[in-house]
Amino acid sequence: MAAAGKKHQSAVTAQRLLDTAERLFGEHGYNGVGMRALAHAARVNLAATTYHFGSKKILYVETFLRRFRAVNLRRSELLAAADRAAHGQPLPVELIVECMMRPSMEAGIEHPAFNKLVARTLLAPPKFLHQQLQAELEPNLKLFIGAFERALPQVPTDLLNLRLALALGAVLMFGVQMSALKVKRDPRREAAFLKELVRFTASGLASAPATVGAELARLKPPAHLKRTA
Amino acid sequence: MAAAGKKHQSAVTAQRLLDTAERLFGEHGYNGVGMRALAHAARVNLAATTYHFGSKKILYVETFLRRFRAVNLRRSELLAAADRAAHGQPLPVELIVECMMRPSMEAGIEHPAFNKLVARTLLAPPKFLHQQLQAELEPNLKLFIGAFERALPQVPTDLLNLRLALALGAVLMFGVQMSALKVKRDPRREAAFLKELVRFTASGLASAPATVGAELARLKPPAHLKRTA
DNA sequence: AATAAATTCATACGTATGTTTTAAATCCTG
DNA sequence: CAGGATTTAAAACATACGTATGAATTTATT
Repeated sequence: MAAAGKKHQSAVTAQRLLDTAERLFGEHGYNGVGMRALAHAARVNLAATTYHFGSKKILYVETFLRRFRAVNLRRSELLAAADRAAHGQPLPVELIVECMMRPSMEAGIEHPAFNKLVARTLLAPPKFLHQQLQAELEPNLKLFIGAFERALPQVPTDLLNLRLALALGAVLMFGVQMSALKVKRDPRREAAFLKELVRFTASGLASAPATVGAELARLKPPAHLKRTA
Repeated sequence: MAAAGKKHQSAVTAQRLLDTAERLFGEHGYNGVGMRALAHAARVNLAATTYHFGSKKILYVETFLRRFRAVNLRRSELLAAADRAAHGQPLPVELIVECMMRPSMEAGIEHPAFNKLVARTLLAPPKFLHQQLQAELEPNLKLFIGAFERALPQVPTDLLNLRLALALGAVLMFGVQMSALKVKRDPRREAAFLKELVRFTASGLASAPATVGAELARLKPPAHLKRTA
């Protein structure tokens, strides 16, 4: 772990496969990419794919989770840090939202293809991913729902769930947009975009409920993450 | 148009194919559905698919456009009607948003599988659809952008474009959510959901800009609809 | 340098794909 | 009823798919 410069050849191959898979799966979807095309794009022998990952499905899962895990971890870290600094006070909504969004944006800057893969995967998750997706998302979702509930006591939980789903849709679209502009990195602009994304989402989340009673039945956030789905 | 009961056999076959394609393409994506599976699910002979549509791509295009055209038409009709009633005054933002959202919601109620197909298609459009998608969306988009510009003169056009993309993401997610709850139709609840979707989106669109200068460069709305893409 | 383990390679298997074809049925319209 | 349009069945087409195999080669360890 010490010297990151030297790597076994096998690690290079596996990483090339992951990077290529991230890009191609993001662009064409799981079924839109064949193992031959993938191996060729990664400049790797076809058999190396099964040697390193065993199957196409596993390669997809590992490609997705590799960064998704890190992003979610960073989310919870940011939220925890903000919580610590607040000394028990409810956090401002925009701050919570920023804890949600910033890791996505950062990941998108560092790895332009990743957000497209996320959008595809969350909007229409392959069935072989359901379980691990659920396991990955649930704890984080709970953290943020809790934070929002404390920050927005006037918004009923059911409505909050709906709004969080809408917010998720906005972030996904934002990620797709980001990966579409292959513009050279410009920290000023990136910060501006993040700010606007946060503003938009926080406004929606914090707006006064439009409906009075319990006309809104339970609508859990991302449908594909429900246990019964 | 008078007696809807009687139909030519050929029309029945083609419609069964379209309905089945809508459901299966929405669930598994273009590459996730084979013609044999599709024909079988539609209880139609395999050769009938090429007889009626010529190719899988054409079937996808026609499946998608069949309702998407109608939805967009309804959007522009609602907006035009609202404009007519406003006597030259800028429309309230929530009203414009409702003109955008209502047709999607109505379509989702009548045809539960459709919105999933829309979400998939708009978030990651197959390349053979780019052209017709662009042609279908551009005029409508212009109408609504114009309406929003009049209603929100304090929001710069670039920012408005970004926010519209985020709003689109929210609607897509909303549509996916809707098709996930296969709950029996309840007009009261449906109206409540629509109201909340409108409230969320309008709040985001109308919020005060978070950035001061021209740090936001041009960011055209849906990336896949740009001419250069 | 020798041995063992890890990795790469070309090739092949069985199956599935979208599409086409042929021929015989069945339907609808004029 | 005649005749064209539509549907069916079955088979074949070339191509692509995910995966497996076993030998060749590289890498690591002694």
